[in-house]
Amino acid sequence: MKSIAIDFSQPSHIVAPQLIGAHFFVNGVGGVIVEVEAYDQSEPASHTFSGPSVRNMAMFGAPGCAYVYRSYGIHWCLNFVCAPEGHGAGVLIRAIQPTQGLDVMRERRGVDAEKLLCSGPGRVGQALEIVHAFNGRSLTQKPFHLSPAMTPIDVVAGPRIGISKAMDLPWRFGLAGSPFLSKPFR
DNA sequence: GCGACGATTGGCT
DNA sequence: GCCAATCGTCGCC
Repeated sequence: MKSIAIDFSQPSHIVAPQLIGAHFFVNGVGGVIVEVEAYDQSEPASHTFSGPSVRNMAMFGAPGCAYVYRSYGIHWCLNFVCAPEGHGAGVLIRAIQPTQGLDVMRERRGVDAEKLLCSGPGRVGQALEIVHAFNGRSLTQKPFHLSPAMTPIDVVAGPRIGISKAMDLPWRFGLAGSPFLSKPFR
């Protein structure tokens, strides 16, 4: 059984589909990544479109690190930095199928249903207790644990969600038929 | 210094 | 389906 490490120095839309089916944990809590979105400095939906800033600095840093940002003043969202350093690209983790630490997640989320624990970027942040202190940290070190999918995965692609620009790019990727997606693909 | 807005969610109509 | 909540960041005055 061989495991091929994910090469985060590739463009985000190349890395993104490879993350579907990977196992991801924060302090031992997490599961299977079932939905992601790619962002790149070259397109206006990306936080990095207007160049480096205090907020998006981590996305211009080393590939394979975390980019954590506050969304709508409420939610913490997690991205994996991609492409060569300085490129300003990343992959947003939008949904996870929970496998480890279900009870901890239920407590953090305040809901019981498995489908509501990690289906959506803000929910992932709350369930895995993503905090701003994780910004810029390497995914190969604590508290993270990432292991690539070891079997072929049926990945579907479509337009990204919740954006008003670059709607033409099919840079949302998901595990086909998964009930843990934040929204179904059509 | 200040105001507009967002890679969202959950509750109400 | 619609809309308020909520606040850090950015752009502009």
